[in-house]
Amino acid sequence: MARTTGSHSDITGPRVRAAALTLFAQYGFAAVSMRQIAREVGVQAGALYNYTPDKQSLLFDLMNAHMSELLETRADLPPTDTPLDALEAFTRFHIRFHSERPEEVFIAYMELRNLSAENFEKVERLRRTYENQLEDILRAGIANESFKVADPKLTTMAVIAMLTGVNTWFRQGGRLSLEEVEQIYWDMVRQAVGA
Amino acid sequence: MARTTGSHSDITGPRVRAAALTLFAQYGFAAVSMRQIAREVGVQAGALYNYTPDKQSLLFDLMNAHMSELLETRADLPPTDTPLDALEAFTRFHIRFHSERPEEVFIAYMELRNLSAENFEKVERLRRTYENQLEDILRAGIANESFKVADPKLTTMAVIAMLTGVNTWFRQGGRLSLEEVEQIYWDMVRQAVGA
DNA sequence: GTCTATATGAAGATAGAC
DNA sequence: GTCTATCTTCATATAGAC
Repeated sequence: MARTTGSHSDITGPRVRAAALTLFAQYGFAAVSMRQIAREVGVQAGALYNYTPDKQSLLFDLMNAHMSELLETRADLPPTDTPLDALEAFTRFHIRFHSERPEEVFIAYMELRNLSAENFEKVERLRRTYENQLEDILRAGIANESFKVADPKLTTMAVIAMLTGVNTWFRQGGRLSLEEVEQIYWDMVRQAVGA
Repeated sequence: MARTTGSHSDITGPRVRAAALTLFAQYGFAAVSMRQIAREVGVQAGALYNYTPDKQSLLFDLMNAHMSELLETRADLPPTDTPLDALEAFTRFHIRFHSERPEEVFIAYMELRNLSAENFEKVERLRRTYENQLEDILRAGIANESFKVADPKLTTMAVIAMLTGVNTWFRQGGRLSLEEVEQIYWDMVRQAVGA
């Protein structure tokens, strides 16, 4: 994979981000050096600075892209008729989207403290936007009396923690298919909100 | 806080661990240097090596002590009569124990990948022991038909993720007391297992 | 038990040649 | 756009004096 010299900006940029993604997820941002990323890409460390002003921006770009894609992908889902349908769609979407991107999800959660203050703010804003979408669904279901929820903010956090937790143990080709996991979690969420 | 010289092994050892705990929780194991820990304790970096053979052992000791205390504290709880009582006791214990130790909990989850292979195995064994206690409760409730649970292993992971998630947002003196949070989570867990 | 000093290596980032 | 070389700082860990 090592290259000698030449012009590869179209391809090298994405490869730098891909290498950083995998290495950050495996060893953690602080434990990964620019030299390690460069080795994975097949360039010298200095060359990385053609694609990122510094290591911090590399981390932020990964997290920002992930959160933005989360919001965009969800915005493209078909609309639903009832709060119950909306909650089911949210549950299944969350599990599916996150299970397809284990490295991004891991980094987005584990490396928050390694963001600069201003980058942290930006990522947090996106995360809160996503959480508010679930909270709105819960409030709609409370309003039309299809859910029995004592505190929608708290239930929002509980449901998201529960669903994101799937990533810590789910493996493709394991005992249960993703379809089965989705169904069982949806049953639990539905019962938890008293629907 | 800086000291010149003298004999302080009784007090310095715990202070080294306390400093490491706080710093690891705040900045992450890989981002914290032995010099930083020493500065916090008020000694020179070399002196730390009277209390730990290396940085890795410092991390392992913190995580191992935390997991051991989790199991010991739970073992001291009074016995329960029914699976429903046992599940309620587990839920309330988990929230309470973890909310009292936010730094230890954060490290125990975030720094697993920075453990050596053999230290990781030891910590993982303790964690699985704890998870199995919840799984046993769920199986007992399924057996006597007080719970409706499709898959006890999966529900174990879901409940633990949900409960541990409290630590990401709960703050003493916030909108809800810990008592209220406990009660609302217990309602959700009870409903989620169909009891 | 703690200090100072140091061995040894690696980190992030930049400069200038090609 | 990538290379080699380097600046500057910092890391873990150890040695030996007190």
